[in-house]
Amino acid sequence: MSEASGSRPGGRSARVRASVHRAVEDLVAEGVRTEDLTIPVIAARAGVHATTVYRRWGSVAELIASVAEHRFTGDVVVPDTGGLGADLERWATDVARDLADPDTIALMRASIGAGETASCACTADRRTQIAAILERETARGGAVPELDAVVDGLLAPIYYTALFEPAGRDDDGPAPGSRVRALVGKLLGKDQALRP
Amino acid sequence: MSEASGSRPGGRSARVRASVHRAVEDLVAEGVRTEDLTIPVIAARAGVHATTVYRRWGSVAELIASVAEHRFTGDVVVPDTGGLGADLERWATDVARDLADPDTIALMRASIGAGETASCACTADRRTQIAAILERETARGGAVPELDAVVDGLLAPIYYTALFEPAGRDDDGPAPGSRVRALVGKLLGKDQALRP
DNA sequence: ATACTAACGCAGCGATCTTTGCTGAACTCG
DNA sequence: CGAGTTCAGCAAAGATCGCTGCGTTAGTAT
Repeated sequence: MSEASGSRPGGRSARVRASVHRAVEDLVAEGVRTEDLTIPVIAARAGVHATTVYRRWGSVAELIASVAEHRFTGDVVVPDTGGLGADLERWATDVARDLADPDTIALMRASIGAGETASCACTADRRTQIAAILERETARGGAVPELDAVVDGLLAPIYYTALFEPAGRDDDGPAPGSRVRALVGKLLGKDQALRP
Repeated sequence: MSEASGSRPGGRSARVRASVHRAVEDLVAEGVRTEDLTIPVIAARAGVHATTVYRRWGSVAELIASVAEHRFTGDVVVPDTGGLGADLERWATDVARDLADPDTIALMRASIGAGETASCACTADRRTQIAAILERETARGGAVPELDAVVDGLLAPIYYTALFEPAGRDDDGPAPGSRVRALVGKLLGKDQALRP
């Protein structure tokens, strides 16, 4: 977690930023309503003066955007299994596992509510990861689908389910990963993994 | 727009509710930040006393949930063209057109930020609409995909794009509906509608 | 090692939000 | 047509939030 964006990277500034970020994550995870997530509350939890938060971030929305940017980047390592299908499956499984955490979903909810910038921060890294996977397969000499097609067929369902179906899918419990496998199969145009 | 959920359907109560709901929609559409969307502001816009809003809804989150529930139900009419593919295409096009409105997206963003209940209100009706389309095709004697498959292949991409890609897709401008057609084609496993 | 600068803590002010008890009007039922 | 209930308007008080100077501390550079 590189906390090194500022004129004074090392020392107190970084400590304060980390503390405030963690406070936001914790409060959101505890189910604090967005309207109750106020700067004095965050500052108190972080052990930092509210003035500092006002000066550095200005508003709760910007602060949440900052937290989302740091939280949703660099968590998932792009795998390299040697095949496109397996790469996508493993990657999507990691993403789905990440989004299965209620705390993560709560933060994403808050980010989406905070505005466009914070929303995009939740998925910006995903696109680049997919692009990397596709590029690798291209380097292997294989044919790859469009980037947008992967987003539609794989990323969108995972995010949609996490956001709008809190109960989850029934077929996701008994056989973990079966849904991801089916999505990848459908995406790549093969029916190999489609038999129920 | 049936504003008839309450102990006193007709009269002042309904008028106040409609007024407050419209005020919320307008303010959200005008780009008012969530943190500035406060109850006194809403009440002032609605021409209603703040006390009334406090007593009836309690918090902004509950109010937004209420608005979302009324806004995202009954807008799209389930079509009946005689074929499953055409039905899905037309229905999805309507949904996409609805979500292309920035005001609608702003309200959905606020709803997602308001919590789980409000979020689900954004898509609850969509599932039943898909189910109706599938049931109709079944009555015709045709084979239909799983409900969840339609959600994954059609609904999820539309919602994902609306939320996380505010700029929109490039291929959505020149040929409106082409993306929906491609999604439906992929979903039904036929390449008939895939030629650009 | 010392001077410099950026960032944090502190205290208090003004504005806004939220709540509460009461009064009056409007809708429904007998 | 009249009685009862529900609901909105009103005003005031308490609490909280967001913001602005100023002093102090902690990194950074010479």
